[in-house]
Amino acid sequence: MRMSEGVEWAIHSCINLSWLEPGEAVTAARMAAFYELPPAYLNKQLQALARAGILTSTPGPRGGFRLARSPGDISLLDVVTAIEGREEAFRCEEIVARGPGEHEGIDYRRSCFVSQAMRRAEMAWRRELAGQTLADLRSTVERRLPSAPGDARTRFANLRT
Amino acid sequence: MRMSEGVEWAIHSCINLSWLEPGEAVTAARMAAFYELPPAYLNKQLQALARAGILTSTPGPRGGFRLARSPGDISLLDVVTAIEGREEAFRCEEIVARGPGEHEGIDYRRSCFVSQAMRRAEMAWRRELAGQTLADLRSTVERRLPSAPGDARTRFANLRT
DNA sequence: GATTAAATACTCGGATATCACATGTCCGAGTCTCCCTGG
DNA sequence: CCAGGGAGACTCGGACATGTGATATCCGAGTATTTAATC
Repeated sequence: MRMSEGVEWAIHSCINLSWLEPGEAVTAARMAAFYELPPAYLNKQLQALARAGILTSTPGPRGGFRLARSPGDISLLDVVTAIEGREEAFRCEEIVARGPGEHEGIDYRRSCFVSQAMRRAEMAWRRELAGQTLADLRSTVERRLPSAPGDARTRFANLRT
Repeated sequence: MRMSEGVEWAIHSCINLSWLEPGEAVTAARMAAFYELPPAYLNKQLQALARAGILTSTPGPRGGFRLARSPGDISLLDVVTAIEGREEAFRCEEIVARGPGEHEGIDYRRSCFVSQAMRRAEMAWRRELAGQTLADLRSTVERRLPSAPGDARTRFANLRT
């Protein structure tokens, strides 16, 4: 079980976007140069965030991506779901339905106890992610490293490409 | 992010094994026939459980797999870890180290706040899984379907191959 | 100088390759069982 | 009848294919800007 590395890219990108002036946008190419990532692939991840309503994208010159809403209204779960999709990690194949007993019209994805236990665990995971917003993360970073927002801004200014 | 379907196979197999007489073993082929699964591949999963110390395996005629210890001493987390491995789903690639600021000798897998948040969520997930033993699951099944142990035994008896 | 319209450069967006890992299969090493032979 | 030995069959265990999804790339549609020509 492995989470896409795009999740890490997306979270860091969103935090960086939250340090921009309102209305300011950053292209996928510049964000990729910031972290030395493959530009086209990062672009794909940012597109996923845009489809999920976390970012807004504008084409053409002076275009790029920006946050679609306040960082306090974006949870980590939102970002993870945007990249990884809505499906759960554990997917009940209902193999128990091929065992003994009566199985008429039973949905084991809901009723199987194994499935339920796994779902409980994933719920705990989701709850933990939903309880943290990008604003929380951002303020934690700023408390530890107050120069971070300025550092990011100057780095964007000095990037070539 | 997708969990191996082998996890579902492993948990159901272990519960079935817990219904056997002490000292009784079941071969991978019979367990596969029980659930109509590919025998060689199920064998591979059961091997992983054996390596993890959850099952013991004996070769030769009358051989097979059996539980290595009491179902009350086997948590769901044990089984999941045996199949999926020890690594976490989120793996920090430390892309933040390629951003601005000083990074000498910093291990961002530990100190990056994104990494910490993701780890917290996975801890919650693990805690939930560690809190449930195979004995818990088994008793829940038996309470809902008291004939389950007997059904499983007779099915093993009537399996061909 | 202002207006308009075309050319241009730039951006996202999705279609297209490439690669790693999960899934699935096969055969050999080891072991227990059973039978056969000899006493 | 009993003991011993060997052949045989059965099981796990790991090495070997295959398929699917993540990773990475490329090019086209659309838009804001710039430029140039015209009034």
